[in-house]
Amino acid sequence: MNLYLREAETLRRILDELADKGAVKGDVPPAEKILVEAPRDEKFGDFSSSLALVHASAMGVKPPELAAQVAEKLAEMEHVQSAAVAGPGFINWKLTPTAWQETLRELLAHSITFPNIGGGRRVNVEFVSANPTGPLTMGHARGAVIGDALATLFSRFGWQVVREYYTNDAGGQIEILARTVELRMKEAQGTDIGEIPAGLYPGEYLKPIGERLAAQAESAGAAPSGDEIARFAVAEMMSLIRDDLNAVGIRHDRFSSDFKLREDGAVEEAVKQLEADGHLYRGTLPKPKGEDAADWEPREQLLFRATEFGDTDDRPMQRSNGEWTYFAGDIAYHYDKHKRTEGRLIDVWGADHGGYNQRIASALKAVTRGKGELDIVVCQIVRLFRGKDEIRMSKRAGEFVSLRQVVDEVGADALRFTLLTRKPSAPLDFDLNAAVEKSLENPLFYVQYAHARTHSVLRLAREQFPELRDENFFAQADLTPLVAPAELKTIAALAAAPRVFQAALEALEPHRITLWLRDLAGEFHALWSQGREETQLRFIVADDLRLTAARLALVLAVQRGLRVGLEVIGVRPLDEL
RNA sequence: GGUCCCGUAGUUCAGCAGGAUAGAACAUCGGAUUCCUAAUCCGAAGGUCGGAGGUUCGAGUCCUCCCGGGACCGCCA
Repeated sequence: MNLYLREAETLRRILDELADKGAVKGDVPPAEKILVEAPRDEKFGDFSSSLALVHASAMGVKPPELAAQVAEKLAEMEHVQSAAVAGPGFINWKLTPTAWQETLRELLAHSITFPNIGGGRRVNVEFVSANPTGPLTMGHARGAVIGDALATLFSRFGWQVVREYYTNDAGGQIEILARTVELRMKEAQGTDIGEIPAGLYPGEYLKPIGERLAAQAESAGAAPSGDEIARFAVAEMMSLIRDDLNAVGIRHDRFSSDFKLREDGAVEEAVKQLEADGHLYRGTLPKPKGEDAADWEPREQLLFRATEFGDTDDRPMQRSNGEWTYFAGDIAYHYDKHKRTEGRLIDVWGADHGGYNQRIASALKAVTRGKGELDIVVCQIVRLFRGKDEIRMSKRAGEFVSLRQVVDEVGADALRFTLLTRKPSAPLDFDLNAAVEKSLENPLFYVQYAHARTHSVLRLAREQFPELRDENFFAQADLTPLVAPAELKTIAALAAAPRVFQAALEALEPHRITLWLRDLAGEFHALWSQGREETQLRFIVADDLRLTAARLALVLAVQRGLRVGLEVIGVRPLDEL
């Protein structure tokens, strides 16, 4: 249950009442238009609404008057402790302890529930999609983790999700891959191949693939063709990549092939569609501005009218030698994805695709006649550190840190959590040391520690009070002893979950969940520490089952809350450290 | 030349849909050990939200321009 929406609904009913009495004129805004939020400063209470500031004039009253009338009605309500007008017309109110206790009871009965926003609609989340020419690097890790968390979020909110990987298994780089693997095969057959020539892939990871290809060639009794080598190499690389992803706990539902799409004529189909609507023409691009334009020559080619969709230039669909551009292939792929998804499309891209998103978004609009819904999440780069020292990665120089190396060092959980501590659009520094440090600087540790503490306290409590071994006991527990501000605040933090998670979904920013987890853990640690100074404030109070049960009910709710958040971001909660 | 992203406390960053006196953490300083794990907690101090305009009752948030940092962009994939 989303408390904020419930309170907005309360406000709407109050407005209706005022309108019936003729106290206000005009239209009462729907609950969705009434903003209810948690005030920044606690002293303003539990909830705050700018309703009077926003809607007063439409209702024919002055903001302070409307606010005063609403506040008066609010204060009379049973679940409201107090309500007041502040500043230019804010309405602030506080719930009674009883109302918070009821909120907790509901959390115990249903845990944290999310509204069914998706309603079974379909969403396709495409992420990673690294070229199958090498193992995954730390550059891919961020998109992998963000995409996976987004996909989980969508399914929690009632969407039917497909996790997709688009394999770029056609084009020049695959030829290079095939040529390298052929060399590695010859090497395995005993030929001295010397150094891997410049322009090919020098990595050792292609050696075992060459060996397997050699073995296959021997049993087949014939040398494989170039095409066969390419298909073989891609299949092997994809299995390597899948292993890397599995190590982080990521599994895609579907792997699409650029090669197959082209073979099936998908590009021609998309081109036909665009041509029918007049989005294509033969023309010449203007000379690009900037430095090295010396060898530029004007050439006529097939162009897409991207400028009609707000792009700065029209974009080439075909190279001068007649081959389709990568852009054309991408349009075909997105068109295909749109047709089979019949719903929303989400692409999670790396920073290196930064300027490409509008182009593909406008092309999808064109090819689907405005029907395609595509959101693109561009993840900024990850800089890798060990303490203060940056580990530089350069793809060109072949120096990169593989995803696998980092997972082996810090574990999948630390990798996932750390990569979800910043919004996708902000650059992120990943410190290999800090990610596993057992200190406050490490938010994952802080959260896991809170979760472990909930376990240890529940375990101890159950030793003292056997009644508590039955979880149903908590559902029936008398919660009225929970009145301390810190306790009510913790319930409020839990109750904020649906709203935070929904905001994460709508903004496509799963990092908001890790921030919320840290907040909740903080509330819990604070609660715990109260017991140090005063024994009566401990969770377990000897000889007082009623008090202990109420507090433990809160602990249990925190535990479940932490677990729900960790599950969405794909981190395993630890029962003990 | 162009596109995208970032600029908030000494540092790393939050800031939810434009809302009140801009929040945390780290570092600094001062506290908490007969106690469910002190791997934590409580408190203090710390700010011209890069700059200038604009929209608005109200701007860190939206718009324009400028400055600084980053990622990219040519019939490469």
